[in-house]
Amino acid sequence: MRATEQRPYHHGDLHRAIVGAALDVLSESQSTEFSLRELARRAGVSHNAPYKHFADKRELLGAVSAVGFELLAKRMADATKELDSPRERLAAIARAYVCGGVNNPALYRLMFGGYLGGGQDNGRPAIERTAAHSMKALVVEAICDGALGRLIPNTAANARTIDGAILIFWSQMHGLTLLLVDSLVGPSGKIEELSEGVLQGMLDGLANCIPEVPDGVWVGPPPAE
Amino acid sequence: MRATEQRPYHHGDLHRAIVGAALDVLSESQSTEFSLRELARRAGVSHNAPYKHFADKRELLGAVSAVGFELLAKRMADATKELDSPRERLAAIARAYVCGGVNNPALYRLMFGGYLGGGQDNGRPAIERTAAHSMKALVVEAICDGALGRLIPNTAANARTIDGAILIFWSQMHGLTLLLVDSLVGPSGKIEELSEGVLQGMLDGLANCIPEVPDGVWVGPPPAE
DNA sequence: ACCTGAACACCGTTCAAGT
DNA sequence: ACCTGAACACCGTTCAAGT
Repeated sequence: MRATEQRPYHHGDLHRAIVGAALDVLSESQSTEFSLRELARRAGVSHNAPYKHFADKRELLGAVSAVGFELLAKRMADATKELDSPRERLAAIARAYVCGGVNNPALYRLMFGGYLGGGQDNGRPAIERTAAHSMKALVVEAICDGALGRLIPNTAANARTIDGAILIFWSQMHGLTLLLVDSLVGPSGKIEELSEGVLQGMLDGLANCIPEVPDGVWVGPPPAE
Repeated sequence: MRATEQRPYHHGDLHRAIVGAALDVLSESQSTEFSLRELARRAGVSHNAPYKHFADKRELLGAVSAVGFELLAKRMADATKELDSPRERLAAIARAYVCGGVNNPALYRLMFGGYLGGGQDNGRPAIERTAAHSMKALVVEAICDGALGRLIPNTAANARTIDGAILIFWSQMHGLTLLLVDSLVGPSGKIEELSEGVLQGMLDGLANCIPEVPDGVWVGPPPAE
């Protein structure tokens, strides 16, 4: 196969090839402890050709992480595209999030696991921040539009309420994903069931515990039955 | 200092010394990417003496993780020792958990981050499971005793309800800890405030969303105000 | 039983040199 | 501008040998 390929001296798009190989190896081995040399071998170049495209392994992993954020943002957008109910939209975002993590834990951990920049010296690539922000925007939108049973205008006065809800929502998803991934809860196999219970419970709990805002309007059943 | 120590040929307690050195290096560097050789240097032995005590680096990290679980279990026990209110006990457990993670993220990730055994070949050391179970027992106790506003007898009939509450509670703590650690939320500095909001919101939310159990008895204000 | 020294096959990273 | 080959200082791990 390689003999017939007649690869020229210049690879053409080594940058993309290396990132792709890294994504493959990461997904297969579920570990970030692969070597750059291995990726170079897969791409059919010398063991230090990658250094023309990435300063070091950390930078390469940053690029891989960025791809992961793009994939996740796309899945979230797809999942909510045809849904009208804000609560369903928020639930769909959560499902896409948890699913993405469970389907590729190593990638999820690379993205959210603090390997890059979390308290370390330099921050993460800008593209990562962008993806995280667009994800956050989707959540804010759903919450403001009534996902918790009432409209919460996205005003400065409500910022603390909204931020509080997002923090609960996101940490719940994040924690659930990692507990599932690490098999720290329940017998695996009924992941969907566990997720759905936590998800609906959290949405109801959020609806109940968020403080009233002056300009909020109930659009769902109030929490007191 | 070393010249006066006159360390004999046999170290005496190299096992403990290596684990201690690993804990130090892990806490200082906030990374598990230190080398066994470095630990051996710190302990003043040859670079492969550790192999008489640990089959490989993974096994050493397992021992370090076990120490982390013991420390966490102890802090949780201390935090609840003088508290009577079940809700306060549960809140104290949560604070101890989040605090432990925030104070030593690398250790927390080693313990809960799936580095060991999470989907990999062999499971984690038994001592880890033991510590995790005793932690879980503390949570179950507080929930059954009325932390959520009602007594929930720890019977087989209520197992699903209790497990559901634990899953929500634990994933919320886990997620919050990691979001704080990775600075993925809020400006750092007001960690306590963020945690307290999530914690109280979660407890109220849990109280509201857990299904009724036949033999449950309200001991706090019912969720509907 | 515990530790050492030499050795092997790997890394990440650098640098002068090739196309 | 992009890639190669040799080189450096490190690893984890093994093994025969020392105390």
